[in-house]
Amino acid sequence: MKKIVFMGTPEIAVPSLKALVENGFNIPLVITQPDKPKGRGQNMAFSPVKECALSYGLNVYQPEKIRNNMEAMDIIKSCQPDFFAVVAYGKILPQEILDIPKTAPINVHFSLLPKYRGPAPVNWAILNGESETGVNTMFMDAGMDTGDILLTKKTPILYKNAGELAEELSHTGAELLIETINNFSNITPQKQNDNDATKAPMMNKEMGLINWDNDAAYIERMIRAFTPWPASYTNLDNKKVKIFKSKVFECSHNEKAGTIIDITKDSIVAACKTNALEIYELQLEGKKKMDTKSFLAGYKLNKGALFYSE
RNA sequence: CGCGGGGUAGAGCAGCUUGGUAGCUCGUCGGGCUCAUAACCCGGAGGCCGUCGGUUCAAAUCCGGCCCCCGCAA
Repeated sequence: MKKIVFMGTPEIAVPSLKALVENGFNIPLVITQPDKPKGRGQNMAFSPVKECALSYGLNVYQPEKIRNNMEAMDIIKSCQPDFFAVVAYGKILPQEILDIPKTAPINVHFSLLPKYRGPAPVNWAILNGESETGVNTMFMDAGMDTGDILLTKKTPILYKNAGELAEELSHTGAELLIETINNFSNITPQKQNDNDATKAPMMNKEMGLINWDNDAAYIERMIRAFTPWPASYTNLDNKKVKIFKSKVFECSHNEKAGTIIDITKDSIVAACKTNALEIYELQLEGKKKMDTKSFLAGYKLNKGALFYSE
């Protein structure tokens, strides 16, 4: 059976690793990011890929750096892999590493390349209002998601949020990876058109701050693009509020952006630059995430109150 | 020992400062009103107030330990 060195880190990479194991491939080594202190207690946390690898009893290697690292070179070479399967590993692999596999280093990327090269393709596709996105497998080169495309599978975005879409694509990616490896000799790599390329840099928390002086449609997309992480947020009564579910509410109004113009049984309607946003699920700082109906049961809120950005 | 908020009925909260009969909005169940309703009216069920210990005649409330949830920071 073919020998594959797997590299990946977050949740979205886990189904691919599982699929390789379940399809009987020989996986002598799994490479993932080093353990990092995480969360409130500063506790060390394993990456999801490491958790998965350990549950299958696979060898795990977590180099701090992979560039100019002789030890890493030796360890990977000694596996004599046919393929690399790289899924959201989080480090750029230098050419001398990419040259190791006998057949090919393959990457699974969660966008329709050449669009959305980089670490946050799913989020950016939603934010920009794309109607569809998908998964590519590609032959890796030393650039950032610039390698020749092997297989593609599309999916409509509809009203999925980033978490839901990533979950779906993670399984699509796993299938496509298996297909790519099994049919590798029959696939003709296609060059990417660099002129059409766009970048999808990492999201961060500040980017989640809602500016109510935008169209409701944009804010609604933004909320989906940032859910569940890093989350879109605004302020209310001096407290931070994250918003997780919303719908565009079409109406004309003269209210200042951010004003709460209506409170229904199960939603809060806030004025945007054009139209308004109907909020269905939110989280007040220090509280759990809850639906708006529950929130309204315990929070005194009147029409005319203001969401604001600071 | 990073900073901070919190655990009270099925849900979300108030009450705690100043110990003394367990409260609000909603849901749920029964009844009524209505052409009708997610509306309105009447009535009911449902709580070991996170957990263990201390103080007290008396603890949701004051004191201490522990468990769990969440926001920030990383």
